[in-house]
Amino acid sequence: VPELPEVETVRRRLEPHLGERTIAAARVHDTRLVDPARPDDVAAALAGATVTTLGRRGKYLLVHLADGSTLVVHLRMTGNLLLAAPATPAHIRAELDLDDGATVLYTDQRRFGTWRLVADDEALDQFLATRVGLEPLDPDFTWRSLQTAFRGRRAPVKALVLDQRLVGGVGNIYADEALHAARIHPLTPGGALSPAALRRLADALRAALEMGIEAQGATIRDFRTPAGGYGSMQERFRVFGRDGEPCPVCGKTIVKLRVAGRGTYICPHCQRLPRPS
DNA sequence: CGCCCTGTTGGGGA
DNA sequence: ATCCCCAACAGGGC
Repeated sequence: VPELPEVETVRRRLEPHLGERTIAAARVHDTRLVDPARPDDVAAALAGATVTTLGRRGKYLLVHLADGSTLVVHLRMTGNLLLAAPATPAHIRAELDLDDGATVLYTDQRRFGTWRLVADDEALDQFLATRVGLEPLDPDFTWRSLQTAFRGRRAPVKALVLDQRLVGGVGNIYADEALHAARIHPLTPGGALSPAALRRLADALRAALEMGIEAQGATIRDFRTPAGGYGSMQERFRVFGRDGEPCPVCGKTIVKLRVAGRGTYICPHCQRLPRPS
């Protein structure tokens, strides 16, 4: 459930239920979720705490508490936060009982997700400053801020876009989609991008993420509807997962590469690697 | 049935 | 600065 649009969707879904509520009891079933050395601390600290608002930075979900502390949640690859319903989901790793009788479930098949409690705003800022860079949806996210972030870097632009310390919230899918829309080959050294290319990339990243939020973060997990058809998101991906299919822009066959250790889909016609100079 | 590969992420070590 | 591997599990191909 990761990438910025998915986290933002979880935030918006939960805010009406969790915002302004008091947590009556918290249960952490999987100690790996929190600091393994002190697994009971987070549950104890959450019990009786009142939530003010839910925020987000990059892929981190921020559960702000009335005492000034914040529960920093990262869903990694398969984490999710759900309201308890008659149908009990699998892989429940933690539960929050709210004062209105509702229960919020944290599920995570692969158990990569993390809950971390930070004491105050200063600790939160410090935590985020070393992990999350530019917010692609902020008004001040422009080609110039990308240029500053990428200056002098020789790593492939896709690796830079995926580096959360440079740009927060972009994952493998939206990186491929944005690079295709911007007509940039993922192996292009980040520092070699022209101002025009950087502008296309900044616009494409923002557009791809906004589209994902609009689609309510439906990702490959939700591709198949119960009827076996395709979900809305699959039709919106233009290159991701589509090797062997024609590029929707030019018709040439989409190919799969490996960049930054990840499966990478490109149109070899629309996305050319500039001649090294 | 088993084995191997892949994967929506981030952190640590080389 | 960059690259590789790993965490734990499910699903697909063979």
